[in-house]
Amino acid sequence: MLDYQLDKAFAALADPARRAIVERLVQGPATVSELARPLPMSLPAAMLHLKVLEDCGLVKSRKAGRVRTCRIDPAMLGQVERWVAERRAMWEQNLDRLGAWLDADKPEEP
Amino acid sequence: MLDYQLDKAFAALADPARRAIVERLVQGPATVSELARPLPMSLPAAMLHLKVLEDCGLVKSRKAGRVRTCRIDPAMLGQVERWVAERRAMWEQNLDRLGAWLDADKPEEP
DNA sequence: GAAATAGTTAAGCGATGCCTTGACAATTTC
DNA sequence: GAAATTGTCAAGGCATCGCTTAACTATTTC
Repeated sequence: MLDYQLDKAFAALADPARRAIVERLVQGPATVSELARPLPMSLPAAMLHLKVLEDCGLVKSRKAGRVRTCRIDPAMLGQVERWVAERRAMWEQNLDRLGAWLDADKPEEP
Repeated sequence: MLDYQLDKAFAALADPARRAIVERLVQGPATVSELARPLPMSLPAAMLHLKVLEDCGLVKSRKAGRVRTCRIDPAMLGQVERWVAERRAMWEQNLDRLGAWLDADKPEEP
C-alpha cells in the first residue's frame, strides 16, 4: 500500500466530525443528508468531510437519482488497524527481548 | 478517554515523519538526535514532531544531563488500535445481520 | 576554561484545513 | 409545470501546520 494513503486515512480519522460519520456508517449505509444532519455545521461543510473520507478510501458512495448513498469500505480501515497493531506488536516483542536479557546473566548483546 | 486526545493521536500519526519516529521507537528508546538524523529536515523541525507525539501521549521522554531519551508509551497506541478495531468489528457485525436477514425469509426487522 | 556536543527557543513564511454564505443543478412530488 | 427536496460548486476568511534560519543554553570533553 502507498504511504500517502495511510497519511490521508490517519488525517481523515483525526477529525471528530469525520469519525462521527464513520461511526454512523459502520451501522450501515446512509445518505449525505442523514450523515450531515447530526453534525454541527452546514451541509457543504459536511460534504467536504465526506469527500476527505472518500479520497482516502475509507468510504465509497453511489448516486441514484438525486440521492447519494454512502457506505464504509472496510479495506482501508483494515490497513489502518494493521499498521497500529503491527507497531504495538513490535514494541511488545522488544519488551520481551529486554525481559529475557534482564533474566539471563547477559547473553550476547552488550 | 477524552476524544480530543484521539484527535491528536490520529493527527500525529498522519505525518510520515512522525510515523517514522514511532517506527524507530518501537524498536527501543532513542535520543533526540538519533531520531532526527534519518529525517529529511532540520533538528528543530524534528523536535516539533517529537513534541506533537509527546503532547498526544504516544511518546514519553526524560532528560539526563544534556541528553533526552525518548520511548513509546504503548497506552495511547492501544487506544488508537482499539478505536479502529471496534469500528471494524461493528461493521462486520452489521454485515452478519444483513446476511442472516437475507438467508432467512424475513424474520423480525422490516 | 575553551571548544565541541546536544538540545531548545524564537521569528517568520508559505501551504493547507475547516467553515461560512450564496448561487445553482438535478430530481421528485403535487 | 411549479414547488420542494437533495446535492454541488465557488469565493473568501481565519486558524493551524510544517519548515527554515539564527541565536542561545546547558553539559561534556580535552
